[in-house]
Amino acid sequence: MKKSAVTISDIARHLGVSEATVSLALNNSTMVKAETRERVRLTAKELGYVPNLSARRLVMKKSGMIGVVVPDIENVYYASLVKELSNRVAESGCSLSIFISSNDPKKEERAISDMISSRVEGMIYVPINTPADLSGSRRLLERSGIPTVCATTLIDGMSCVLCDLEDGMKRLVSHIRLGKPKKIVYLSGPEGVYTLDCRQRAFLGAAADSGAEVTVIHLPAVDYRQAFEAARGLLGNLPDVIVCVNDFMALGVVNLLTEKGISIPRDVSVTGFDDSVFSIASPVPLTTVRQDIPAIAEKTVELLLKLIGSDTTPESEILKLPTELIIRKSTNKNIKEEAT
Amino acid sequence: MKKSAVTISDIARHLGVSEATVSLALNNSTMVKAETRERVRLTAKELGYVPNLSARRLVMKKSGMIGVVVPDIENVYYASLVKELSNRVAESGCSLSIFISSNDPKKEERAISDMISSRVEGMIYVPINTPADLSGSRRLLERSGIPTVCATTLIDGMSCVLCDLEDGMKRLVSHIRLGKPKKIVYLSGPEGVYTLDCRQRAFLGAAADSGAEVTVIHLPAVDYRQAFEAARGLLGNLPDVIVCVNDFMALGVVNLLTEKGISIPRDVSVTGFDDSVFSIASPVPLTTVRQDIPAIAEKTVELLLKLIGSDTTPESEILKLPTELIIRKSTNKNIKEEAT
DNA sequence: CGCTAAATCTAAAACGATTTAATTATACAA
DNA sequence: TTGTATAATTAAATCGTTTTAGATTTAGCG
Repeated sequence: MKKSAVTISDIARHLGVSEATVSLALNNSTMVKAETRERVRLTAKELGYVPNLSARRLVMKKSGMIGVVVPDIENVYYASLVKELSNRVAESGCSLSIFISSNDPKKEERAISDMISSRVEGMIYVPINTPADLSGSRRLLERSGIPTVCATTLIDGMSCVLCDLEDGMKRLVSHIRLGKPKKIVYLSGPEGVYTLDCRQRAFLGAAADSGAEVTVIHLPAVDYRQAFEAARGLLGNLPDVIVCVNDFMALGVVNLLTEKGISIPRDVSVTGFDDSVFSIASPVPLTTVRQDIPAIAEKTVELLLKLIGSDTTPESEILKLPTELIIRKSTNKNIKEEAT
Repeated sequence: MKKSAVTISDIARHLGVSEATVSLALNNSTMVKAETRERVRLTAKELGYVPNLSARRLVMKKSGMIGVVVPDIENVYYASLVKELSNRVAESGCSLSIFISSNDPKKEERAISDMISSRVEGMIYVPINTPADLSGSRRLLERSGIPTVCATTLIDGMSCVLCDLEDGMKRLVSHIRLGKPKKIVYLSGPEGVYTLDCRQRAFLGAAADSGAEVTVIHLPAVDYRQAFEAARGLLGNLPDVIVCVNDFMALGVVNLLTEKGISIPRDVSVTGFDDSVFSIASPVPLTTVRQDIPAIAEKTVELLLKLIGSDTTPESEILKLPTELIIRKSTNKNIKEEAT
């Protein structure tokens, strides 16, 4: 913006035509003679004209943008989601405006405000991954009147796209039950996060009548280090299965146990969740539950586009996508063959 | 943008004052009476006013935005960089506009065009990670006249911030040489990518007079699977050291070798590069070279802000940040103690 | 050549904010 | 009361586009 860029009227003056003609020409309107169109395009290129999006958006009253807030871009799960969203949104002819809330409610609200100020045509809301009061964000989203879909989490009163985590967890539990475990440790993050609470509920439900002794451990964060250290605490009194709430944590567990000479799955089974890179990049590939991130992205954008398209505000819609149990080598030494 | 949002003149009408007053009030100007200011703020909140950034940017001729293009958000290295940049930029009072080129030169150019059209005040250019013709992108960047700094890679004629990869590789090699290796395999990605070529040159230079037999392997991509399979190919004729061009590849190598019962570092040393999550989340923690990503981000933003601030176009500046050799357990069984 | 229809082109308004210069209101001193 | 200085407000221009209705040119044809 320093050297005041070339504008449409620069081109007009240069060519001795009106601004309207230039604008029309650049938008390839048949209202202007093909030859003029070409001349305009040429001098536009010559002068290095680049349209000013702010001006265009202002007058057109539409931004061609879709916004997304994600809690943490270093988390491979969200990174993949953003990548897929970016592709899907691009296909629809819009551009994606990405915001990172860093798991901070204040930043999340700020991001939402920015999206609204930018007059995005739709918002994709991926809530914070950490216990927090989200009511501020919700109020902003609702008041804005901008079509919104919440992805990866369920928030009532809002259109949501997510995987059926309960079902995934159930499948996982019925798989590990084949090994007739006497003792199961469930390794999770903090309480009060929907996606975690959800898995835990499903886990407890599915494990209830298994006769196994179940211990739930909550760690302050769902990361490698935490899980690694927690696994150390388990050494004295090893369970048959350690169910981890995501792959990254499971990897921490696997690495600690391996280091201590404990064999997986012979001595203990370990499971992950998400089917992220970590589940294959583990020394013993992880049994896990796949969340189909490309599908989440696709459905999210599809739904959002539908909301944007309809002028009446339709009922909010919940889409629970199927998950898939991925059996690898970290579970059930004795029944591995029949399960595969 | 559907139900035509509340504007400044709505507030003005509602209050019986002029638009100027409202604008001034909202910007907390002392030109308007404190009491009026309060009244304006109140009804603004009441009506749910959200400023229209397009309009503001248009008239102010500044966007308060800094743009960044990165090749691949799923790559933890770039993800961390983006996160850090996002924080630094936020501190400076600007907002960061993130674009993903997906390692596609066309998309990269598209992203750059979008940034220019959005009239970002500065651009952070992280070039594609894959052999490609970048001249289109460069031309766009240069013609734009917008202050730009290239991060993580060196492009001549452009201000750049990156780590001193050569120096890092030299340190790594001199560490490895303590083990007196007879045979070293260097595992890299495709040729024609600056950051890779750079490491390789440095590696070859530093290894030249070591008396070791050096084999360079180029894989089509710098990822886990590729490295995993490549390691399989090495089984018959194991080297003393396998130097990998990044941690993710090193992890692939470690996992394959471990699976095959080969002990690291007893039978073979493996090194990574970057000091990413993978270097600790490896069953045998990786000796690697740390790139200080927060520092890259900080310096990049600092330099960019300086460029934006100065009205004369200053000489382009190259900043090579120091790297650090991180010695973990994957190298040099025999000299580990003295090295640590 | 004159007339109409079709093809091109342009004037002007609009979008929603900021900002400056000018105007009006208020306060205070003489 | 008047005048003046200061405080508070506002009118109007501006940013760079798009778009519509109207103006102008061109073409076709008898």
